[in-house]
Amino acid sequence: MMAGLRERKKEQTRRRIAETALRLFAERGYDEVTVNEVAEAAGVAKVTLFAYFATKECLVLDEVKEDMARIVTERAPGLSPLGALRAHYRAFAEGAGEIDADSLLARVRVISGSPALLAGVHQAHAGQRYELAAALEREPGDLTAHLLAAQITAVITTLQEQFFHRLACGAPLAEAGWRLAGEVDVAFDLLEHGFAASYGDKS
Amino acid sequence: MMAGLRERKKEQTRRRIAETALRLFAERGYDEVTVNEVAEAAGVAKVTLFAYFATKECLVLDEVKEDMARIVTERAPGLSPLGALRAHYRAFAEGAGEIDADSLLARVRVISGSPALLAGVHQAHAGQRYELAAALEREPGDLTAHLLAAQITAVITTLQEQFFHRLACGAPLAEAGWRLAGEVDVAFDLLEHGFAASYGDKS
DNA sequence: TTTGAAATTGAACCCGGTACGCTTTATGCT
DNA sequence: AGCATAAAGCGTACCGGGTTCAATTTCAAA
Repeated sequence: MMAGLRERKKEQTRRRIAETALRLFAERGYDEVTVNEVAEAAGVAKVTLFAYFATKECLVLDEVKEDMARIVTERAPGLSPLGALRAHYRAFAEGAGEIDADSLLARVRVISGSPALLAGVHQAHAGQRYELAAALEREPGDLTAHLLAAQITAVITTLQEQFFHRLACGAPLAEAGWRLAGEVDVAFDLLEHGFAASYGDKS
Repeated sequence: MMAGLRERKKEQTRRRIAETALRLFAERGYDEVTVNEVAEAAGVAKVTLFAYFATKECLVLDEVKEDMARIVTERAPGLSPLGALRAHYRAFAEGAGEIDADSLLARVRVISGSPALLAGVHQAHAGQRYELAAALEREPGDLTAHLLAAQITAVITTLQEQFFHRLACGAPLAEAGWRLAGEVDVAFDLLEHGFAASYGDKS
């Protein structure tokens, strides 16, 4: 396989666009920057920009795609779906200190500052819900699987919001990490054992 | 309070726009109809249309706003939040047979047929999540309340999807209703007691 | 009946996104 | 090395949702 000057240039262009976009958004806010400006600042035509990123949102969100379904389908044997997801998010939380803080923080602030992008994140999670439901389904039309998938994505969305909110407020990454770890456990315990003790009828 | 010729005309105009829109969308599909066409068919200027409906989505979704938060805050004394919500959705499911089927069905088919509108529904539910979380919060920053709110909205979204899907596939309203009633109970039982029995680690 | 606020309008405009046809450039083949 | 080809990029015009603004109509209150 050749080095491929062409492919290198392509990835380079893509990165240049994404970085330019994130920088401009961080400076002036997502809604205050037009895609034309991004394209021009990246030295590229608008059409070319949209050849790399399907929508304006993708400029920010494409780099951050998760796939919960894979965590379930590729889990270690003997581990339950819930166990696998809990372990994955615990591991992320505990390893949060080692992430490139600057890049993450800029992205988080841009996202948190724009309703449109927050909506985009919700949409992405809604999309994952279907894949996760498919991965959890034990028989066609398994209602419990769909409910579980919905609840898991809802929980992850909530935890991510808390995490983002703390980062956006200036908390150091390490601290946000270990607080997240605790919250992951609270959340998965509730998923497994329910809210009857906290919010249900006394019975 | 006067009858108000002006206000009557206003509501009349609003309804004319909404009905025209729903009819056109049902005939040709949401994405194939332009807001200009809706405005023209309703005998009104585009600007006027947007004075009544903030976005194109609102033409379909504004009539269908729920408010889960109110169900919680105005629940009967002695009833838990989860109990109140379960009762409310059971009551809806059991009374489904008495709804105006034609109007509902048209709307459901339009919504189900357009990714953009489905996304809009998700957005609306996400918005409710915040209000519901606020209604459930027992102290500032109550993580459990936010998790519960997220899971409830996720569950309701899922149940609504099942319900819509069945209606869109031609199931009679009464049948879809009683199936929904059973699903409501399954869903709230899982919310109260968790998924450990179905999906957790054997322990 | 005058007066003022609310409703409505047309037209121009902004922005995200697409269609089309054209140039440039890397690459694989001879 | 040279050439054909396909990919990458470009300019422009266009579309549809949504806003702005100044001008006009219409109800209602004094």
